[in-house]
Amino acid sequence: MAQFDDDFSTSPVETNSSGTFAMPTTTPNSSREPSDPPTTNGKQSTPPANCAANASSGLNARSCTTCRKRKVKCDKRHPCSNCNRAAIECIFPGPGRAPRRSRKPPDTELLARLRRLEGVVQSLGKGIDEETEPVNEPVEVPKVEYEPVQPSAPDNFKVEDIRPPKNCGMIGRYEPNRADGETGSMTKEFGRLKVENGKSRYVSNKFWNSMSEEVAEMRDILDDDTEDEDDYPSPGSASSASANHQSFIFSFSSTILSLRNFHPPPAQIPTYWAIFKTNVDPVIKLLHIPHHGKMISQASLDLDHVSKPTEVLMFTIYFAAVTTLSNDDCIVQLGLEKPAALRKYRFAVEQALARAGFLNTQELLVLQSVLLFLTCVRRSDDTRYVWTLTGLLIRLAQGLGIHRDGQQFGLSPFETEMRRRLWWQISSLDTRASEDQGTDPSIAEQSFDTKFPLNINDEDIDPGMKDMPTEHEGATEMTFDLIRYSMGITVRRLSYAPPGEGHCRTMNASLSIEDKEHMIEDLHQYLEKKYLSHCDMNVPLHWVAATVARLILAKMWLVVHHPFSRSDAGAGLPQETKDRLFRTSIEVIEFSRLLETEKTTLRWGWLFRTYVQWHAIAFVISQLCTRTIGPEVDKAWMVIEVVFDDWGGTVTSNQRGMLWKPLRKLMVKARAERLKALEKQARFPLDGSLGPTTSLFNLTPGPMSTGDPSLDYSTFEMPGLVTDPVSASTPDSNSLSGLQLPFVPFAQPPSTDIMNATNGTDQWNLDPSVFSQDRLIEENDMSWTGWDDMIKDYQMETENGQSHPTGPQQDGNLMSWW
DNA sequence: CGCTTCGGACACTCAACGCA
DNA sequence: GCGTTGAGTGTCCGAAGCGT
Repeated sequence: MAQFDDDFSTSPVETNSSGTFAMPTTTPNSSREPSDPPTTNGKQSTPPANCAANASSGLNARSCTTCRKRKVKCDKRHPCSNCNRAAIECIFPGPGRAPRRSRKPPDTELLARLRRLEGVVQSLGKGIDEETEPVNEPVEVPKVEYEPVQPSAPDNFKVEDIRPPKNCGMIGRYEPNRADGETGSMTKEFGRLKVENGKSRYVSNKFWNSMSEEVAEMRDILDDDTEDEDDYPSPGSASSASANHQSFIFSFSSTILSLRNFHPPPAQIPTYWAIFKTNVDPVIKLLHIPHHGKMISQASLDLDHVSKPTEVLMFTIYFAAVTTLSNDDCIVQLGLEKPAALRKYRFAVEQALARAGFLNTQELLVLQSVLLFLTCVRRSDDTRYVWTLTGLLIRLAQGLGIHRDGQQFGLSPFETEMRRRLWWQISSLDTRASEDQGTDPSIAEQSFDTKFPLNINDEDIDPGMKDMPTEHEGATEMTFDLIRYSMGITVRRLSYAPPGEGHCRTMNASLSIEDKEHMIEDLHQYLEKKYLSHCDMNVPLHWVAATVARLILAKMWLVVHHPFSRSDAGAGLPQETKDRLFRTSIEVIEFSRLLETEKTTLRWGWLFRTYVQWHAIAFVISQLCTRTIGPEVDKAWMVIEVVFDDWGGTVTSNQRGMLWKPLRKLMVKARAERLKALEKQARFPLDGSLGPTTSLFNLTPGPMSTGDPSLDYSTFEMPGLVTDPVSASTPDSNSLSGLQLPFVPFAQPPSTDIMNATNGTDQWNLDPSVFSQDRLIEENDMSWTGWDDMIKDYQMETENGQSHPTGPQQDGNLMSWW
């Protein structure tokens, strides 16, 4: 019994407390409390917060862990009298009993096969260790030659290699329609992939290639899957003993606890599914809606007998659906307060994952659920949780061979496609989670060969198909994600410099700005030709795809020219480039906000809201320390004030807030300069008059002049922002056209309400000469004033705060991509 | 004397098994 | 499918030992 003491969770349970200690009355065993363990059996299910409490008496159903360990009577209050007296923490275990260990005797056949394996393993080691004890049944195996694995970068690697091949856009090796001739050379690189009943297992070629013929016996043994897994669960089987020890990750002991009561009423499940289809699936295209919809529908008919992988998926869908709703919508549509619903379903997802033995899982469905779960958790949990579990997810995916293209293993088109979707979503999550933590992505480009998912709609493919469906020309349900994936590759190539010496590092470091611009332009041409030119801007998802593409291209351009990316911190940039950076940054911020707030795309705002445009914000504010007057500046101030009000309120309390603090200091400085300039303009207007803003100089002393970053400036009214017509504008469809950037212009959102507010005037497409009106504080180049200070502040924050391995650096890790 | 440790009795649960 | 069996699990009595 004692061996299970550590199995219990440390989740305290709130009940009424008693400060008095009473010695346990000496009662014969026969008269033990009748309420003594009405030991919760595995079918009982209650919410986690009070799951172990006896609802009627207010007492816990079980003894606290200390009393249990000491084998003394526990009064089951919280804290119990024994713990209270000893002044130690009183911890009650979760509900339910520890899972029983099987009474079934070890299988003789399994033992026999184990013995065979042992024999093979020992004989393999014979050549290495001459002193090895002789094996009972020696197997003659020649010494196996192992060769060290060489880095895969080719010797003739050149800058040109990173550019997309002219004939297939930029994707190159990931292009799905690769010539068959290449597959032959790939065969040698393949490991072995076994896929059956939704499960798969992958073994690297490094393992197989190292085997001699004699070791084929081991291969046969491993291949022999005739064993009944119900009797002897393989890794990943939910009943595996190890599965009982997976709940430690999620701090809960009773994985045998039924989660039945955590499901919403069956009649409400279609609502959750509908929300998921509308709000999540279009932007995270991972599932096959007809196939998985049927799965959910059937499962909801009998919630008592849902398979564990399906159970994980269902709770993930509930969680994802709630994540995308506002609190009001959550109450109206689901009848639940959003925070409570998030807590409930997150707990259920985590428990379901533990129950499904996700650490050993071979189920694609479980991995798909984990991906969706982490993507949604990222919206509300900014700790390292997502980053850490993403690493785990990558390992699990590699275990299933998701990083190898299913087509090469002869998998069905449907299976292949689902695996591709999963891998690229994992890759995307890896990039984003890494950026959150300021680390490099875990997935290296050389480590996988999974092709892009096909540019198709769900209706084009089904599980029974024998031949791969034909890709569509133009926009499909996959287009948004394909654009993200395409850009992700270029982003990595632009910004990622692996540690150590090697081709990749040398290559990245040697890229000139022109090379990078060339890469971005190539990407633009590829996206334009393949997707964007086919997009219908009246379709919200198409508009989002085009806008996001435009946004990322603009951000790439920003990063290439950004002070972070330059050894001189931007001092050597020509004024024209700085002007373009300034305007592009403002536009990036504006369109990011528009994606979150535009009513036709609001349903996907939950995803867009996880991207704060730090680099653009930082750059604009740093510029506002020196650009103090002019319509461009007025507009910038309006944009920045809104961003500070909105994003600032959501990030200050979390890790990304580390960057927010120095930004606030920079903001104070910029505001002070702005104030000085406005006062100066009021006294000496450029045109000799008092100027239009003079009457609005309702500048009040106080917060603005104190320099205290903790004060709230939200109520401060910027004079120039009230009367200047520019300030009332919204992002315009052709705003960058005057900047001669090689990108497609932003398009208006499907709902033109916002754009109509500008009366169609192109207020943002200013004449370049307008910049001459933007008065700089200093005529000489001081435009990076504040930038160095901000970087120092940030570094101090990261040193004083939580570990932030890389921080803002020249490889652009600070940048938030898509 | 107060307190802790721990062997072991007892109650409860449920997987395995036999039987109809 | 159902009843029985018995091993696994949880609780806590009470003897033994230790410290003050």
